[in-house]
Amino acid sequence: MDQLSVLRTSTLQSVLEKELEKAVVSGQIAPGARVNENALAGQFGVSRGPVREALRALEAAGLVYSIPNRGFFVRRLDLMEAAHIYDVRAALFGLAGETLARNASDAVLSELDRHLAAMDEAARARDFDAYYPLNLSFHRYIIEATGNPVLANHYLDLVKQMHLFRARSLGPGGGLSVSNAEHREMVEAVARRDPAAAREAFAHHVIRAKRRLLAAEEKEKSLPRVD
Amino acid sequence: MDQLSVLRTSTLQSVLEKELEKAVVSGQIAPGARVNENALAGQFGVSRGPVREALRALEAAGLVYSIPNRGFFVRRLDLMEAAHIYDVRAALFGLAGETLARNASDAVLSELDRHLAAMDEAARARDFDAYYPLNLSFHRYIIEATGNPVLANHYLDLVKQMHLFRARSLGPGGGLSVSNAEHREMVEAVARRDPAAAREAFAHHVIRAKRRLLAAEEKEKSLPRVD
DNA sequence: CCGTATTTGTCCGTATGTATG
DNA sequence: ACATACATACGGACAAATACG
Repeated sequence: MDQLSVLRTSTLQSVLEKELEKAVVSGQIAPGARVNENALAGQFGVSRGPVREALRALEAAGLVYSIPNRGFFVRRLDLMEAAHIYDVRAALFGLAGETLARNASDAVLSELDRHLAAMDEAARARDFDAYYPLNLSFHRYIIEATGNPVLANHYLDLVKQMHLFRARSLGPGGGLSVSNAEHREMVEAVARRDPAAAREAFAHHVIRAKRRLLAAEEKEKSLPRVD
Repeated sequence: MDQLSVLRTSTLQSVLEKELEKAVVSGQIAPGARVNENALAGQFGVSRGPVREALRALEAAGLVYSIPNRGFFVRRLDLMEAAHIYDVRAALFGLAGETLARNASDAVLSELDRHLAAMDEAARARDFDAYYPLNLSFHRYIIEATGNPVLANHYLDLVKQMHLFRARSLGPGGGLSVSNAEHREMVEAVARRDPAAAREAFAHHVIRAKRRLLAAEEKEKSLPRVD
């Protein structure tokens, strides 16, 4: 079952890669779990060749790793790796802010304002379910509006990898309105055409997320473990 | 010929991946060239399976790309892509400087000084052949001394990709002593434990390289083409 | 525009290595 | 420690798509 409904639109490998990436990032295949080539090939109704190629691509993307003669495993991040990813993400996001401050068009600026207003409304209504996707789309729009695909690819790779950390995407901590205040600061620096301030605001936004993660973990450690 | 001398130390795929990466980065297989799976398999004395897996890994690393039913091609960078890579490299290298300024040990600091002294000597002697590898090892040491493997991997990926631009690594422009003056500024900021200044100095070092590239290209364009 | 040669995409069989009782 | 079961690594073959004459 779950046969590939897509026929001949592209290679099996590319379809499998997208499908497996979804399964890994969504946690459908848990971090640390072993990936069985035969089982996957059977599920998708294909042979092991395309499956292996797709897994090699995911390996290079840092989502799975392989041990010779043992197979593929979903990567699992420990706290230190997660912190390292946050630091790199902050640097890249800072570059995004700097870039936008230098050469964002007026159309981009007003689009940023639109996102900001929508999130403000959700924040006032304390509607987390509405805020979360808006927040995602805001960040994604920023990265793509830079016009630097190298930056976008590396950044989005890191976001995918963050899903491999056990503590799932702890949303905007400190409350929705606090988070959106940071967003406003970011957009204003871009509108002022101040690259240095924009870089600082954008990078700091990510660093704050890292600090919340570290703080939460520290708290976790001081509590008695139940699992 | 050129059979794989390594037997059973690891998988064929990983050996092929390293070997093909060398061939691509060194320009042995020219940017834009098509890669023939059968030919490669024959050259290395293996079957096409491991070759295809290795190529998928290199595809994810951005060194080759594939067109369905047409095969793999070595990626070729145009000027804009090269500029984008430089911008991201600058941001990452800036993070490296910031990180070192925060937590480099005394051992790391003195190792940086050693590199600096060696390059100073080569610069005074105007010995470019000696300076070049020292410069490479200086940059590599910096990236690894940060202790952030995520940063190191992304940075090194970008360095590899730069080899796919037609104008091969134009070394330190503006003369060896100018280049090393920038290095000194970088190391001093780290020694002062000044993260902001270090980030600035490190990032600027890369941005200057980008500007030299753009200037050289602009000059190129105004000249009559001969090829 | 059609036929042929070449190359890719996929599948399957076998050997080798690893885990487990 | 040994044997068995299982999964991976690799090679080889067939079909489909592309390139070329």
